[in-house]
Amino acid sequence: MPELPEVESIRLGLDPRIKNRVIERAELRLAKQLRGMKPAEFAARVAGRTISGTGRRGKYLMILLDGETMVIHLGMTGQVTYWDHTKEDQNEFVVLPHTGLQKAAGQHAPDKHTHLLFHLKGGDRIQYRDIRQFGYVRLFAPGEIEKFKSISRLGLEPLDRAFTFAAFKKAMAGRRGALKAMLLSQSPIAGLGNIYVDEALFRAGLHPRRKAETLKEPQLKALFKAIPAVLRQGLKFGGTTLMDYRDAMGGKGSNQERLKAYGRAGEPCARCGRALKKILVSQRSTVFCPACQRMR
DNA sequence: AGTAATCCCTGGCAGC
DNA sequence: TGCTGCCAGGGATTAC
Repeated sequence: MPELPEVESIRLGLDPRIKNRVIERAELRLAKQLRGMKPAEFAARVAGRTISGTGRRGKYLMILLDGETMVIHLGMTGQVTYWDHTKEDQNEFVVLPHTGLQKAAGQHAPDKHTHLLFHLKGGDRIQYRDIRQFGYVRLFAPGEIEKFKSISRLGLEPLDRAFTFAAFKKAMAGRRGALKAMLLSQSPIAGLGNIYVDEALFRAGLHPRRKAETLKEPQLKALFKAIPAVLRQGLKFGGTTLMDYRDAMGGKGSNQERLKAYGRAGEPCARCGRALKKILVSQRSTVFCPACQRMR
């Protein structure tokens, strides 16, 4: 699932390729993936616009269209890729062990899951693909995006310069309840999902059900350090590709090989060797080390 | 303020 | 081989 490192990896790949390019036409194939606007209005407002840049807030990807802002949320299986008309659709296949089915990586033609295409001047395209259709696209006129609650409610950007210990402590002040639920809420901190929450809590040595209000200075500090650390590592290795995540060029990330907790239930803890345990917290499967991450 | 349940959706995969 | 049913889960929403 695309979390902050995956969305940022997409943005970094996309930005130099689409900056200053002109959108000739938007092709919406699945209307429900567009929110807050009729398809005809969207098409009219996007056509002919120049892309001035890209942005990101938490897990939200933004494409800036000289004035208007297009917001893309990738949900669980959203992919935004750049399709280069001078390149062949290369299908570098990976065979799945059980079924023998092949999963493509790399640039490929639109298929039944490609729900939105931006045809750029010159023949290239930006392709939005979303298997489970939990993602969506919105378009905001200047000044309108501030009214979009999903974004205005977001907490601190954990990779920003402004993410200092003082700011973190302030954001955490008065928070109650399970740490995992709190970190998934996007509210004190934006951009963490199930993978990086488990990784950050493992790194900080904190139990996912540990109550936020019981954290003392050392635990707060550990969490403050762990969050950017796991996100930076994810970013460095191009994101975590468990199944569907692809970067802007359709490639896979490699951070999945470096995860210490997520998806590793039953495996030995990298720190103490005891078996990692899987529990349910906030309706989310959660993996942690019962020895290293105690409730206290 | 918090928790908890429900819904959206497709595909992988185990079991029969 | 094909069917059934469970699982994955971000976030909106609703109820408590």
